[in-house]
Amino acid sequence: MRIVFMGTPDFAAASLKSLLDNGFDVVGVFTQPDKPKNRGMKLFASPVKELAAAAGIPVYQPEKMRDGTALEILKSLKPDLVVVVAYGRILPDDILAVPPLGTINIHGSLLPQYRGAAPIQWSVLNGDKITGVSSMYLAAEMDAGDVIFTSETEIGEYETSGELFERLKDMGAQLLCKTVRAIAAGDAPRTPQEHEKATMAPPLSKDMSPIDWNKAPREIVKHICGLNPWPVATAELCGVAFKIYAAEYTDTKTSKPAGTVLSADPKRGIEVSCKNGETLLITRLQAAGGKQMSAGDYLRGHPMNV
RNA sequence: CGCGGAGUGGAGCAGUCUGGCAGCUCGUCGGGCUCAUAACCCGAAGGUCGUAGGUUCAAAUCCUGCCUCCGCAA
Repeated sequence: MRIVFMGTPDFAAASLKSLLDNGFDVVGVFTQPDKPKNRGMKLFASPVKELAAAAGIPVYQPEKMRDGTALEILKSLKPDLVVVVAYGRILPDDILAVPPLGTINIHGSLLPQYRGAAPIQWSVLNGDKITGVSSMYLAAEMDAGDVIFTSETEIGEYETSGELFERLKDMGAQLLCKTVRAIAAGDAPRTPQEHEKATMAPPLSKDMSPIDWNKAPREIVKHICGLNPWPVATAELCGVAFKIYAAEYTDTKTSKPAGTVLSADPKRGIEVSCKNGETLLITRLQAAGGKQMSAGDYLRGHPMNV
């Protein structure tokens, strides 16, 4: 079975690697064009490109999907199946129509929940206990295609989006192989989504970063975890702007207004009041212009007068 | 040539402008106190100040090259 893989970031590279490790015949890879990134604006290849190139698979990086060139390339590869994982492009119908066995996708949620760009982050932000990955057939509407398989996992109380991402990346890669095998064997299930239960997971933005101390501790913890590693929760404490990477619950109660710094002990962290006098202990942060470190390390070099 | 910050005992920082004894808060090790400690007291070890060169009586500090790390922006 000839497979064409389309994907761009880390999450996609894990799936591609899994296909290769399991001996599937990947005859071509589509990925986003190299883009200038990071300090110095140097040109960077996507993780998928790096992996494909190392494996000796032809890599294609069309600028546009709708000008016909991408379609011609895909047709010339004669794929039986196209696998799309976090490609970052909407595929037009004529592309979807090329492979006779269809075009499938791995998505980081239990569909129909969290359709869209940031399913993993939103499942953390909303404080969900359970999430997972889904494999599905691609449809014209985003993430609305028929589901093939799903795989569930629990979200840890202090688990960040980044950590969950790593786990779902591997789960997605395994689910993909299971799905491709089923399709090859001709016995892949096909379950339409309950569209009325669909929820959306739009991309996160920096506007979401500031912490609202008038919320309950658990909401704030989930906010911090969900926004880690990007765009990261922010807060101003004692007049200094911080990025907040981690916080823990405490037993302390206070009558001070929400958002007050109650203590700043290098041995513990920075304690801040929230809704109803409950408190939260900030344990990992980053000051403007500085690097990320534990709250204790920060306080050792920057004593905070409370 | 996208913009910017930083390399100082194990950690986080000050000192650099204005050259002149290696400093602070911790940690570590030893001793003491305590029913007890993330507590307190006494003592100790540990640093070629990123690196190479230059200026100087004298360089962490001033000048030049290089290396490394980080923030923003994408």
